[in-house]
Amino acid sequence: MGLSIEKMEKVAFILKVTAHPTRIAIVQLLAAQESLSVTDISEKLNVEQSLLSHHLSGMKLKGILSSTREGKNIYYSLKMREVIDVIQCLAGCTFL
Amino acid sequence: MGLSIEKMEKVAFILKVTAHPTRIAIVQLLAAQESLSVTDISEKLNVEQSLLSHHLSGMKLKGILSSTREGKNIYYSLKMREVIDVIQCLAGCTFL
DNA sequence: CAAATATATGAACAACTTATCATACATACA
DNA sequence: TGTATGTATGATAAGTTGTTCATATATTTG
Repeated sequence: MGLSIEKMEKVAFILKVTAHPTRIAIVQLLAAQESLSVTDISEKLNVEQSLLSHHLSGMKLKGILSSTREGKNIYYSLKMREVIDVIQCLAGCTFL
Repeated sequence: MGLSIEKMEKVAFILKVTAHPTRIAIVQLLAAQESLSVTDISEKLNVEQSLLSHHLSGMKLKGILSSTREGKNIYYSLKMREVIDVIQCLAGCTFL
């Protein structure tokens, strides 16, 4: 059974949005942690604040993540949990 | 269990290489058909020859597809079959 | 060999992505 | 209120991608 054009576009969208080592790492972290602040993520991934912020807000804009402020910190969490499946799916691949 | 940086880069690579409606459609076709000529694919997907050729050779270069000539035709087939899994995985997602 | 068919290739270009830097905004706290 | 901390934003530069067009190459057939 094949996908409709519309579905293929959505699949492409999700793949594209996720297709970056840093973003994959972010998804991985948030798959395990429910929610993390920008600083948390920045430290764990060793990614510069500004660059990370760009990634995070991009992912939020595209519906992958959500965020809530708590005092000085902003906590991000996974909104579109399906992306975990994609990554786990690939993570299990033997050829990697 | 998380992925190593190396693995995340490989996952990103596969996602990136696949993240395009036309390329997803190509994978879908070749998941069902074992091998198809450029003209076959071009007709089924309604994509211009030259553009399709660019996609196909790119995918071949990156190890997703392989090709063999038979007379005038060149038949492409899926080399890295794991990408099917990724797409099926997403195809099954309810939110699409 | 010439013409037709199937496919590839390269140049050119717009659009998008990633990364960096400087700076702005928001909140907490002395 | 001022300063420190956490985060976002905007400009910019460099690189990549998707597309089109024109042309080249390979194969078959007359």
